[in-house]
Amino acid sequence: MALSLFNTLSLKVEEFTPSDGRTVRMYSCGPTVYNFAHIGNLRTFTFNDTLRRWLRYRGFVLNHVMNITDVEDKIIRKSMELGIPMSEYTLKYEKFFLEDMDTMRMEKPEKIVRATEHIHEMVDLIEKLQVKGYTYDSDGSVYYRISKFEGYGKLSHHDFSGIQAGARVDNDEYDKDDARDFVLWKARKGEEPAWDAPFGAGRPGWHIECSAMAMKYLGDTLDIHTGGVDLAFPHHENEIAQSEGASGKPFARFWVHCEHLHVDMQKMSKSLGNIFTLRDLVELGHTPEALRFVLMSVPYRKKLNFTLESLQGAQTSIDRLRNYKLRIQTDKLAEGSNEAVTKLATEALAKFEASMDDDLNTAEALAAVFEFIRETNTMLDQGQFLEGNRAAALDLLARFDTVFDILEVKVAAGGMEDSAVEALIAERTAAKKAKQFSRSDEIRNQLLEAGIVLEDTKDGVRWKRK
RNA sequence: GGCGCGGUAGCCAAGUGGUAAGGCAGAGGUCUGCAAAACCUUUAUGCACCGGUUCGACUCCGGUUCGCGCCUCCA
Repeated sequence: MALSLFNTLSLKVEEFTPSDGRTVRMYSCGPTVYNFAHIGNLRTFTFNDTLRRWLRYRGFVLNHVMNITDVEDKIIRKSMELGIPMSEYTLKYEKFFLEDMDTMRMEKPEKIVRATEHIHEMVDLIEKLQVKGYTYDSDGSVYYRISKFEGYGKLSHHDFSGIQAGARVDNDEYDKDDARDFVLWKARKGEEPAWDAPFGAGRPGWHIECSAMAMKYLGDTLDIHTGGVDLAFPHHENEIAQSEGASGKPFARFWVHCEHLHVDMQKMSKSLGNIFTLRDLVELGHTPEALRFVLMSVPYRKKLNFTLESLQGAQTSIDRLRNYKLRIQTDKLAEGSNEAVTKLATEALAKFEASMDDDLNTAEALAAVFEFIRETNTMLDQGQFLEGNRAAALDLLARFDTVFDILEVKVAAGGMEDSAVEALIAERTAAKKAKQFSRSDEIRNQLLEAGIVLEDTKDGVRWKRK
């Protein structure tokens, strides 16, 4: 089966190919930079990363754009409270976010774009909508009249036909003609940051930024638009209304939404005190890879129930994968090649790829790899895994890792050099041979403190970094 | 209230109209001077509950129940 994705528009798993057959034009709703990202945010961005990597695995070229929302109510309030420029506040959290992406081994989208650097494009888009009659003004703000847009609700599958147009609703300080109408341009209030526009000084509404930037960099029709499930309505619905209202063309062919993460069966919330950031988990002694593994091991359309126990388990799983790779690389093997192993590798790879193609079923893909590992470990024990089989096993692991990216250990700065490690191991081996076990244990402990773990195997000593 | 999703072993979870993947934990074992390492084996007569359809259902249909999501800002 070819690569397929669940499309929120059709509520079906559909086969995916970019419209030009080669380059995937993809847009992802990025973070609002007013705080550290929590693991729920990171799940969605990890999903983007998985999708990116699989699309590339399948030979497509990526043109992926992600926005940074750096102007928004909370940001304005906080930066004004602190008495600092808005950009000083947002740049700080943008930096933290990009660091977290890096730590989580997420690939950077081809373009990361800031809302505040595209005000012009947003104003242009609003003017286009004005000309086409999709807007109305109210007290210096500009609103989108959804009753003008046929098909409003087609993404979130809500029926808005019962909504009474013209029933004037007061919402906050803004006057809207219809409860569902949303603001395109907010009139300036007090001292808050504002930009000049033909319709008066103010700032853009949240929804217009994504439409403007996505269309600027990717054209009128995107191949894929992603985001968290909660964004489907109203954010993405509004993006459709804006973009399709202006261009008259479909805005995105595929809408792909990542489900939420829960902690211990509950929604993350301040009152429950169960909001974790990457930094929180690292402080508790967990690794970023373990979080990456947990986030990736549950298919993106399923709610993910996060527990610290599963995070611990993820680390053990990663260690097992790494140990296996080390074993394949270092075990002494007899000459020849066993057909049975070749067959297992071929089957495992086929199952891995078919699972990923099937709407990114990462759980099943992972199972294929673990199954192969268990079977071939047994064959290694029995001497049936031969020299000529190394390449196929390593190839499977390499392919797996182009998507999962957890096998490589990042050596901490200031760590012990390989040569120093080797020298100590040689000394320990000599001590062992002389039955000076206290000395050999001493060296083992010394290395352990430096983050080096030794394993005595029948083929000699094997070591790895923790 | 409207629309929608889900309840599979201690935990995280995949899956199919034909008799339950995988990972972690637990138990047993192999190797080892020892081992905190590594590896192997094992672990649900049953897939929320009650009916129905069927030769056969965890898988389809109906009902019940529990949990969750969107409908307002939210990944």
